[in-house]
Amino acid sequence: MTEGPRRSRSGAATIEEVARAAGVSRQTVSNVLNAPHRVRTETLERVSTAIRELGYQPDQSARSLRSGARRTIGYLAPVDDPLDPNPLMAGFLEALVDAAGERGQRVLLFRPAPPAADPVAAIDELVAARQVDGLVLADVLTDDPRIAHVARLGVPFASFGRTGPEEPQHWADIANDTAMAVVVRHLAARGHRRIGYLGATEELPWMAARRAGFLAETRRLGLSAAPLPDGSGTAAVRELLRGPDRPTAFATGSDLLALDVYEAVRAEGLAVGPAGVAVTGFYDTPLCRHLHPPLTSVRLPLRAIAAGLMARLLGQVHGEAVPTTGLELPTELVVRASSG
Amino acid sequence: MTEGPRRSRSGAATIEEVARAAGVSRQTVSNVLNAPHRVRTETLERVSTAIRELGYQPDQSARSLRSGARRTIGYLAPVDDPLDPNPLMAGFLEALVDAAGERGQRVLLFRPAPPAADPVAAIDELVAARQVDGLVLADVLTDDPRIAHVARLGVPFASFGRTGPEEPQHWADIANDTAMAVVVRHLAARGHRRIGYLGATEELPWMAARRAGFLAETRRLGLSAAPLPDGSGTAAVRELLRGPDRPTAFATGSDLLALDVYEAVRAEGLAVGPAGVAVTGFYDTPLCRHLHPPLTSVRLPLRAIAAGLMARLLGQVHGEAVPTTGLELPTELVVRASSG
DNA sequence: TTGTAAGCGTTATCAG
DNA sequence: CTGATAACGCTTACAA
Repeated sequence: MTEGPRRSRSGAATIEEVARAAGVSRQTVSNVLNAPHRVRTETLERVSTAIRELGYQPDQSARSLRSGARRTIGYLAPVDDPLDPNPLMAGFLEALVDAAGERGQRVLLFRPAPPAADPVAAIDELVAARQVDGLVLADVLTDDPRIAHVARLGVPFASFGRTGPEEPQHWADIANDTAMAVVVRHLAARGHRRIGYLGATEELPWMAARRAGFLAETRRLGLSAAPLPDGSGTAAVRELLRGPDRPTAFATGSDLLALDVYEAVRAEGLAVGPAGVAVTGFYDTPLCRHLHPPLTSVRLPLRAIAAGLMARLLGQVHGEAVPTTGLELPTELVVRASSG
Repeated sequence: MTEGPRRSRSGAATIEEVARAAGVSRQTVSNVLNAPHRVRTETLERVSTAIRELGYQPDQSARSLRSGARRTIGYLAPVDDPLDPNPLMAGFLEALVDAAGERGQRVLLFRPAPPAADPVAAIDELVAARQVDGLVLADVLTDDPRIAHVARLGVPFASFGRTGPEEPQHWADIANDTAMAVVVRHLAARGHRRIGYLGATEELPWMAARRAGFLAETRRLGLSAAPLPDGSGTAAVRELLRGPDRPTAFATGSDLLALDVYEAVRAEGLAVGPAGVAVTGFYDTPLCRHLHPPLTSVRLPLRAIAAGLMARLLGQVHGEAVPTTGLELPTELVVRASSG
């Protein structure tokens, strides 16, 4: 006689107990759950009742061991820079958890263990312990080592942010350049002819794409563009506002950067708004509504992105044919008093 | 002959293969991993080498099934109100994942499925499927139904935020009242004698405690307090600033509320800062550094909270004696130009 | 100290 | 459509 595992607590019902209660065999219960069409209606009802009454749910570990499916996907949390916090992290995670839940998957959160903070090692651990069916990666950079690694490992994955041309195109992303082009058109329609731009750093692909979109669209419309160099802050904006041919509008790569512009505009004795200097942000964080005037911003389709990622990821998991191109989704411009 | 489960991919090594490679039995390999002291040094080394060479890691599902330990804790994500987003959610999660990782646990994220959005049902599902060893709850309210439920279920849990006096005291929290008392003393030391207060809503226990701390400390110091009613915004602050006996400082319950005060102060033609109207926030979000002047704020000890929660949670999981009182942790006042 | 045997709860196969 | 049997990979008692 061996000693069973430490019963966690309240002896949860097993499939055996349900079978006994319903007067059928274990396998019939299993069939009711996994292949209901192979069970007679009458039996199905009887078993279902027993399941409900006993509050039975299959033990996920046993199920995973036997079937190979973990019903869990891993999300590698970006080791984020406190100086450049990703403002959508929380909102995206929620959307991801919901999208996963809709498809019967749970989300296992993991991070590289400090101090090494090696994402590749963290991935290896999770995969070796067979804890997940696949991975979702975010904040993907060009030539991201994480992508190269999971691709080589053959682990199903999907990324928020584009992968390199050599890698599998299992990604979803917003159209950063188009998003900014829409901003420019919005400002142009309000009569602005010279527009400033404040980004963060070209090293982040999404920031680079926004700047490129800004430049391309201003050129296309024959507007005058005044992009500030990477890492510029309030001081640079003020200088631009003091100079000749002052911009009447500013587009920015994030809501926090827009706040810098607000401060600069006021410091120069000007007003933020269509009558003074129009300003736009990015991400549509809660900050936008607390500003005076409220900030026009770009809202991301986080739920659609999460759904797209899950579809691509589970396609791989189930061995279906997966698209060979990424999924690019449009953003939504939320116009508020800062620009319109 | 039955058909094995769908081999996920790259045939990961099993304990059997390691045993063969090292010339020992399965159980010895298991002992090396779970009870190294019972293995001869020489054998231990030989087995360890084989483990390393084969890149072996135990299958977590098999391990869980047999031992009963899931090595995973569930985090119930608050169904947060987009109008009052919890600004620490992202930072807390990171701290929690790190604290869990240090103790060999992973974090499974889950949310009540829309549209019912019933947290109790979500908990039941996770527990019934035996996917976690315990739960971490956050944003706990007085008489929170989630707490009552997990306590009745007997599931190990720990909460960020205090539980009611009738419930197990498995919580960690900051000292909200003391935090605000420190703010008041800071302002008093800078010479302020009449101080305004802007909170969000008394219905959130942490907000109520902050307000109470503000009121108690101003009274204790013999200062004049001007607390605004729940839900007040910029308009109410402006009115206060226009009235007789204008406050020279404002304490607030969050950084976003502090932003409302900034706007009001400026709208009245005054300046934010020690010379004009001093302002303080709460949470020390990235926003603080982007404001002009930078915002004095209260920083939360998120890592200590996460560590405390994990300690209490795993204590229960392992059947150890657990403290009968909650864990209250101090905050840190980060003084910036908005007040000093 | 090491090996033998059993079984965790589930699902897949296959015979009735 | 249902039921017996085996196996997933691992850990735990117990015997050698």
